[in-house]
Amino acid sequence: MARPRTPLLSPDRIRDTALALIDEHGLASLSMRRLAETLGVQASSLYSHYATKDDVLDAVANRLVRDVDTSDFRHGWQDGLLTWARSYHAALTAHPNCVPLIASGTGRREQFLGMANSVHGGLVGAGWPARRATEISGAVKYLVIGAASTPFASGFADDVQVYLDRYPHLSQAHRLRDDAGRIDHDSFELGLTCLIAGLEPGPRRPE
Amino acid sequence: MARPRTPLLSPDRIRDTALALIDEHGLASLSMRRLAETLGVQASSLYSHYATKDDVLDAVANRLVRDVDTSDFRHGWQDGLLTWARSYHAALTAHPNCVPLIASGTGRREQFLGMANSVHGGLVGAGWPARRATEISGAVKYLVIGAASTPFASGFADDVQVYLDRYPHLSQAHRLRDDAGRIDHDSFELGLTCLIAGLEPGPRRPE
DNA sequence: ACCTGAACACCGTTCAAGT
DNA sequence: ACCTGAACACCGTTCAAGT
Repeated sequence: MARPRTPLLSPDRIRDTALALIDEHGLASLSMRRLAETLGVQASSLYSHYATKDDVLDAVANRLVRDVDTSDFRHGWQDGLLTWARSYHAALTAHPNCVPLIASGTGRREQFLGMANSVHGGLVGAGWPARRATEISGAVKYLVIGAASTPFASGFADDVQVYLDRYPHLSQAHRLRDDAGRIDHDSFELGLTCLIAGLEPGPRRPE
Repeated sequence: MARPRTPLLSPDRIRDTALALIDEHGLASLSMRRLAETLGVQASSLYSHYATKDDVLDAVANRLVRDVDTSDFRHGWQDGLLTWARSYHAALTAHPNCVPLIASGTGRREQFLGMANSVHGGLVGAGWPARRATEISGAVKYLVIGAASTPFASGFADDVQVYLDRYPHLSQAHRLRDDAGRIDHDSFELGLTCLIAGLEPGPRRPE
């Protein structure tokens, strides 16, 4: 059974299966053994394609940013930032169980560096000084990561019902469980538009 | 040796030791066995004080928000938000290894609900409608969590040096490793002040 | 009530062995 | 080159037993 002429595994297949398992069962319950089992293989076989479990998770994280759109800076830095932030936000909320993967340690991942580079280039191209461009893309990224990390309302709509008496202000805010998703989205949009509005009138020396 | 008249352990001592270990060695390397060893005790003894490891981590997370200041809304909603966001940010950056703990699943934690309740009350007291107050505190929290989760520059100042040729825009932005901390802080402050500026002129019906 | 020590069902990773 | 199966050094948690 060892070494069929057509390989059973490939880095892409492993990465996609890992993503599917995380989506379905959560990040905590993904183990190399369960991943291997789903692939019909022994756990040790995975190490022919990835050196460590962390490398598998890096591949999953990189896969997610493939859908992020950094192309809209040709319509101005505002549109560039908006499209980037919204597509990034959408990519993360499409895979909520993966968010902790992206939230900690974006450092070492290829796709993230490419994304950051595009955004930075777009801002600098629009006339923002390099240092300021770094701060702006940083601030917007904070908003995206924060919004994806701790969905405000969704996270504790359940609990607040339990603490109605102790936290009177909250109980009114989260009366409806079904509103949670909309509140989270509105909070993100409010933060994003306020932040961009606060950056007006834009760079002092337009290109 | 079992059951000395003065108990060896207490929930507080376990929680504080866990925090110290996470600060020193990172979240990933905290195990119930290592925690117990540091306390001079068997791992199973911890379960007399906490039902699960997650409960210990919840206690650590709750401990961190004790230093968050939500009292400044009496000087207006802008000062209230600023003081809240900055003290929250400071509490997290003081314990960077704990940030993932706070970033995912603030739902079930007492101190967090109390904090959210205070902020919401402060905004509503200043005249913001309840729904809007929820969105505002959500957006500010996103910024705080995002800034603590993925320190923009600090996170990949090292790596960028390696990719100088491939990511030309970034290489300029992060020329100095020592600048990383300042850039991160400036990004957070930029986002925070822009966001609050974007909320002007404030609630339409001031109290 | 609080702690021990053994045990259970898991982990990530390594490595000689097979083809 | 790719996969197996056993092994190593870990995990979180449970539980009877001790005081």
